[in-house]
Amino acid sequence: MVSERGLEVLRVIVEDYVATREPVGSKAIVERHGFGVSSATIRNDMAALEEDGLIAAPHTSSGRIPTDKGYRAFVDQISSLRPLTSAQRHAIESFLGQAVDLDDVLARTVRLLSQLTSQVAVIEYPTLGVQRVRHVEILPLGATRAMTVLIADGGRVEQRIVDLGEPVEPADLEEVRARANAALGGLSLDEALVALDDFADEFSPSQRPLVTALVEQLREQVSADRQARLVMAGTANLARTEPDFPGSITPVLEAIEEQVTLLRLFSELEAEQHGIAVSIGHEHDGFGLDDTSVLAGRYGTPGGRSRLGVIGPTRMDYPGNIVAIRAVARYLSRLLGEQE
Amino acid sequence: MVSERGLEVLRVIVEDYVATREPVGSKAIVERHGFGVSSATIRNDMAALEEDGLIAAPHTSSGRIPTDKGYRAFVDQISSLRPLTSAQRHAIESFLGQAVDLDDVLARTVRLLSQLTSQVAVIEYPTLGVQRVRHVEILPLGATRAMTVLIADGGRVEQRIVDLGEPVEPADLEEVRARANAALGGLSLDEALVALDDFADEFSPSQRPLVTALVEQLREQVSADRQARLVMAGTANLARTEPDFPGSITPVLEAIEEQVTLLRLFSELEAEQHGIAVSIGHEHDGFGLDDTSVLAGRYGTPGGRSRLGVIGPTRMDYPGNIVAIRAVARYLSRLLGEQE
DNA sequence: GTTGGCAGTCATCGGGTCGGAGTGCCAGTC
DNA sequence: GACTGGCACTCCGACCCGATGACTGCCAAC
Repeated sequence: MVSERGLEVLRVIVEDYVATREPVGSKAIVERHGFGVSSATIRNDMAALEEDGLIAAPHTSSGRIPTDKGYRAFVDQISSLRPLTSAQRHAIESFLGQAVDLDDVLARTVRLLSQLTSQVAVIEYPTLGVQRVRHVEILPLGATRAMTVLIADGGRVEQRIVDLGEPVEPADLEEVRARANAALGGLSLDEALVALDDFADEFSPSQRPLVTALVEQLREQVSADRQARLVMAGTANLARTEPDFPGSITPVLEAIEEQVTLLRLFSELEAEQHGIAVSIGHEHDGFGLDDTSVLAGRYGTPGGRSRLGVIGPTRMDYPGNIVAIRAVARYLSRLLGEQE
Repeated sequence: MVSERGLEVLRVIVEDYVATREPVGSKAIVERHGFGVSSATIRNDMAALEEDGLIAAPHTSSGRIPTDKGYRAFVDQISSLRPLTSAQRHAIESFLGQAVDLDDVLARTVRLLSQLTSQVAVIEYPTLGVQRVRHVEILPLGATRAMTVLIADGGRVEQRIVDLGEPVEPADLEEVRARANAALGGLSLDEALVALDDFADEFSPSQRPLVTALVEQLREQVSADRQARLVMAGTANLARTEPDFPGSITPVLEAIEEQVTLLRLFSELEAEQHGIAVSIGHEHDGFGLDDTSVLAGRYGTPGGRSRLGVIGPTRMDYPGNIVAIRAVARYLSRLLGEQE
């Protein structure tokens, strides 16, 4: 049974350990945070915390470090969050203000987030969502291939290369392009999907194979809502925290580069209090990321909501990172035209 | 003065050291590669090599390792290159064959290259070059901002967000869009730049500020040929070769993430024999990448030629990586529609 | 030019010692 | 019942030491 003070002790153990990477002893606790009791009393509390699996000793008679469960209790305990410093706010505004396009906005944002948190930052590309078709472009690419470009209202652009199998006349492509714009322009993506069903019927039989191939491509583009790409930054921060990883950071770096893993992990996270999802160490088992924690929030665009977050060693500054993610998500949402 | 055999000795020192990361001793050389002479003779050759600064001893009486200058001599010495194995060729074809769009092609290619070389791979985005304007799109984005999209013949798409300062009528945007397409469509990028000069004149005075802002944006897009973005992959490979970096890999990772540095470095490289540029350690001073080597080749698109390459510790498999870069560049060029 | 031999150098490794930090427990106090 | 002071015990990490072995550099001889 952990007492009221016991939770306070857990809090300072987490804070001190995060700050110093040194196991925290009972004596150090009373020295740095006068609890008004002696170290022996703290030791009793620590015994209770260890009993409950919230802290552990790396070896007999060393200080204690938090377990995953301990971090979890700590995170669930957070009540008030310290707001960002004005310097940090200023950094966000000046950093993101100069962006020239969507790619650039995201690239800058992800770098900013990695700097604010000193972790690896990750952002999901915005989804097309309920947007409308603005324009369809079809370009020949060599003799037998073409590229289809779909521009949606919110500024997202989807491109695809399609192999047509046999040489085609540019004039035919041009015709498909014109008719596709007429047929799809202004429709929502959902409506466009339906409209594509009948699209091929209007063409002469000789044009059918070409049109069918292109329609197939467009259909994919329209529905590829969840093509979900990631941008990330700050892998150097991982190297800096290398001692926090028992073996090597190589498998962690690999898992991060293997975006599929991260996308799956992201999609499993459920937002907690403060609007930020937190997954600590073994809580996300089976991803090969047992020594890492993942924090994820959401940002909004006119087309829907996507995720952004950070990943780093379980020994991280949870309150600080939660604040940073929330702040960046808010600015990003505003920048992309959605009042969060 | 380094003898004929001395260069052979240098070669095996480089090869063995690259393979094992162990300093190479005279005895090991005669054991593994029967030179037909005794170890004492090899020692004399090694003394000459050290005299010339091609090899060095980490400490008195250990084996020798190549210096930057030694690697340079080794690379300049390479005459024949072993072709890729059929398994590797197969990997390239099957890996790149499934790409759906330009982004995807480059993402796959860069991952492939990092796997083939076990280094960090980098690819410059294709430049627009001498292509023609295919389509201009202008989308409102919130009340006071808009996005301009420029689609060029080769499939490259440039997007920009422009802040218009004050609310604008969608109808005005629409008019600019229509006239811009009429005025620029089909022009080469160079011609488009000229055409933009007079573009604003046709509009009514009340529309001028809006048009001017948009034209400014389009002008940038048209001439932003060298906006040069990078994709990269394989940073996990850096972590794996960590022992090759005296301090930590952190500064190296930082320099790589700081794409500006890499772009500058890339642009300074001159192709050598085999069509691949090689820069070894201190040869590129002042970039904070003294312990790394950079290999770079070029690939071609209809719009021009861009770079791709790898970066890793100076202790790398130069011949193997040169071959891999050449092969990948060739496939990539073919895939993008340019017979290399 | 090449060789065998030999002294000298230096990193590495295992083992042994020592100090210190920190715990667990217990008897005593409020 | 909660808290405290004290004390024995454990174990990590730093340090030192000597033995080992891999190399080199040099020299005299072929």
